[in-house]
Amino acid sequence: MNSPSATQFKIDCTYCPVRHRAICARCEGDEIERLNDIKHYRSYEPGQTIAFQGEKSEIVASVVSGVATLTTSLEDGRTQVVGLLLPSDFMGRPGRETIAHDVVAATDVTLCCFQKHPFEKLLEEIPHLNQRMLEMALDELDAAREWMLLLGRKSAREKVASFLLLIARRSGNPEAKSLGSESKIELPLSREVVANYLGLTIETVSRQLTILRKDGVIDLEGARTILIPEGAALAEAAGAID
Amino acid sequence: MNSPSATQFKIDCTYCPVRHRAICARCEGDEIERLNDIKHYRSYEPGQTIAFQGEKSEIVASVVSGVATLTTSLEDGRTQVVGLLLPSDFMGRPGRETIAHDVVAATDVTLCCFQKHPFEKLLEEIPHLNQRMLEMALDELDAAREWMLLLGRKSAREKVASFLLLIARRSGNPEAKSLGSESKIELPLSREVVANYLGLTIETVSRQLTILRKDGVIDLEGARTILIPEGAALAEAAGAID
DNA sequence: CGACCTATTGATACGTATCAACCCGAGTGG
DNA sequence: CCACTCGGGTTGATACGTATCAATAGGTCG
Repeated sequence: MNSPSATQFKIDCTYCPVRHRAICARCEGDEIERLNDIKHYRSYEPGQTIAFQGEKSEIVASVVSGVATLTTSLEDGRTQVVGLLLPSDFMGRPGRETIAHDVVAATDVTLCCFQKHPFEKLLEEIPHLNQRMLEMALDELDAAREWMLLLGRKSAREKVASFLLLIARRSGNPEAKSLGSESKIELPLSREVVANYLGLTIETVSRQLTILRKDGVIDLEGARTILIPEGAALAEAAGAID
Repeated sequence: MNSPSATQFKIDCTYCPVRHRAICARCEGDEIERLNDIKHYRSYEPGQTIAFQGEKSEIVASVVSGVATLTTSLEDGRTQVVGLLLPSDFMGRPGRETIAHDVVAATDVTLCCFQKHPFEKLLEEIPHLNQRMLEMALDELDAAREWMLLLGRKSAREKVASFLLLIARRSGNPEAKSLGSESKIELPLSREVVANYLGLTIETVSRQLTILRKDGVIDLEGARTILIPEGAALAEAAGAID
């Protein structure tokens, strides 16, 4: 059950950083106890594959910390990142046999795992859990569709700017507008992963970052740290709408 | 409650063509009765907007017949179709205030509608309904992510071929492989809508269809009717994988 | 028959991919 | 301690695919 470099441990839900945003958000008292009883933590290193597409899935999990990607590929190697898993995001499909996409850790990742079958049982028994599950699935669906607009219709510049906005919004204090004044973000992904998320090549991502810098929209501090002096300017470059 | 060219009526669920594939698929006896009590049918003409993005949503619905699109746009008019609604598909978001995307009838469309609040109540009370709702949401999520691969990584030729395969799979007898031998499909969408679904222009869609015809992969019978002599050839042109 | 809308076909422009060289920082081993 | 290597990132020159602009064709309705 233990893969080489994955470790297992467990902490009290009370201190969990995603307690009120994850799948368990609506659970209280006894409900959270029952989840607590069947959970276990597990950590992964950058680059490690957490789950393989097509494999039988035995667990579902919440991301506690770190970033992972959902990835699909064509036979010739072309690859598309179809989703990011950030802290509080849920991974796995109750009611499904197999895993739909490769899940790969982009940074150090800690998951709060549940065996699938006990979890499915709780899903049936705890309405709060079921409601939250549906809500999160619909949120993911919205996110996927917003990304379809980006992939199908936005220019490279807009794509890169949109991506930076997404990271800024979700990595700063959750729900801080970040639009106001200066903010600094740390990219959790390599250029390659960013390119695969945006439907671009590494080179194009790199070039667009340079152009955004020359235009004064962002500032670069090494390859992974980005300063946003004026959120509004970035939003404009992203093609606006949200 | 009645918009100019929408009509209302109601039939028995027993004769419903989507009875065993729609949101109600798992409901039996009393459960289907309770759904039946709160449903009403409603029809729309091609081009009619069924719901507007941002509007407050008062109803949710199953598509009984016809095809509708889910659409988003950027301010400058660039448009992306982010989903197709085919018979048995569900539209609307329990638990959400507003509508996420424009819904537009592509053909004559008949919906089986439910007032949102009574439906949400049934969702809480009928586990079969809740399960099916989650299952369908996850199916849609899979479909959206498969489309992200198409939008981000496939060539125009592959996009068009993939689209034809999608229509062939869902319009023939549902779940017929269609890969075997010759089949004939009727496109329910104009070139413009197809283009907006594939992240292409009308012209490119048209050209790729012509090329596929010249390559003998398909045959055209007017603008909307397409013959597929060999499903395998089309699947190959689509970039394979499923 | 003419008007109109949708679709096709053609010529050209432009944006991004591709191929290639180079840069930089981090390990690694002599 | 420094040269070497290696992976990730940037920059440059060019190719290619799709968008754009424009003209033409076909089908439908009054």
